[in-house]
Amino acid sequence: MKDGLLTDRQMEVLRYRKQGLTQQQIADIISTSKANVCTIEKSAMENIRRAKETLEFLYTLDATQLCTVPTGTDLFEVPSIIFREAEKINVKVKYDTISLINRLRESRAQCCKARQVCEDIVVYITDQGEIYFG
Amino acid sequence: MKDGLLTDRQMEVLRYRKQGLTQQQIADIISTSKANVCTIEKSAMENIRRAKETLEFLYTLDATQLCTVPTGTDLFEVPSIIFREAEKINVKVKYDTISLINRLRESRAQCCKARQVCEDIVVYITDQGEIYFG
DNA sequence: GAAAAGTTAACGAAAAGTGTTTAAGCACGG
DNA sequence: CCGTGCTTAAACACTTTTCGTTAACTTTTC
Repeated sequence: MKDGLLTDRQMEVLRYRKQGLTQQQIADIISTSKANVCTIEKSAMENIRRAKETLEFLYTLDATQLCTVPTGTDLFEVPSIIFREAEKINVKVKYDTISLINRLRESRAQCCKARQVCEDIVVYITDQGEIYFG
Repeated sequence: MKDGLLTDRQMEVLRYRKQGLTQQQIADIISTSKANVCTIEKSAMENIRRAKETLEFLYTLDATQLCTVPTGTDLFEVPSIIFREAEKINVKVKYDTISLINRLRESRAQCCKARQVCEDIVVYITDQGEIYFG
């Protein structure tokens, strides 16, 4: 009822990891196998990923859908698409071309193969010009 | 393997809620009781709380909590608060006044209405003077 | 190229989370 | 006082997560 997503075990492993210990060393400390430490660490990372995704969803809740960038679009064309659409609804995008591409790659790495968008990407925008990728 | 924390049901309810529907109206739409809509919405909020807490933990992993900037603080006073607190623990903040305000606005747009902080903001700092807003 | 570090797959038992119902409760405006 | 909107609690069936094992596999490091 109180805690976050991570279990005690998961936090424990992450803390030891941050200190630079190997999985084997941690396994010895908490008396289990290194394979187990690996899976605990992995599921911790998965939980963190899900936490991030959850908050992203929250943002899209008070953002409106701007447009969809279709599969196959050249990565470098994405910003101008976004700028054009934002102009239509009279919102000034908060980012420049480079920042937009970086943001896209950070939040949707799976969608960016080389210079191509390899999955349809829904773009959201807030009144303040904040951009999210759905 | 893909999704965030929220279930389809929870997202559905949150979306309808954002549109301004009452729990009863939503209950009719998705064919269940209003009590159920209430619990679904509640657990959605709980999941969001947990997602936030999880990311806070992540920051605290290599940062320590510095202070809390209370709701209503003037935006332009935030940097001096942070500098003062950082001095207490003998850490030099990596950013100047302007950069700090910009960083705050970038990472916590929802918290900055005009010149006021409209939500308590927890500030974290690393040994290297890196600043995070929780 | 060998040792150490890390990953993966398959499986099981225990724990936690989810959607639902029913039935009761609070607050508030008309 | 009634209706509306919302919350709560207990109980249930059901699904997902978690932690653990063993044993093989890949990557990194010296």
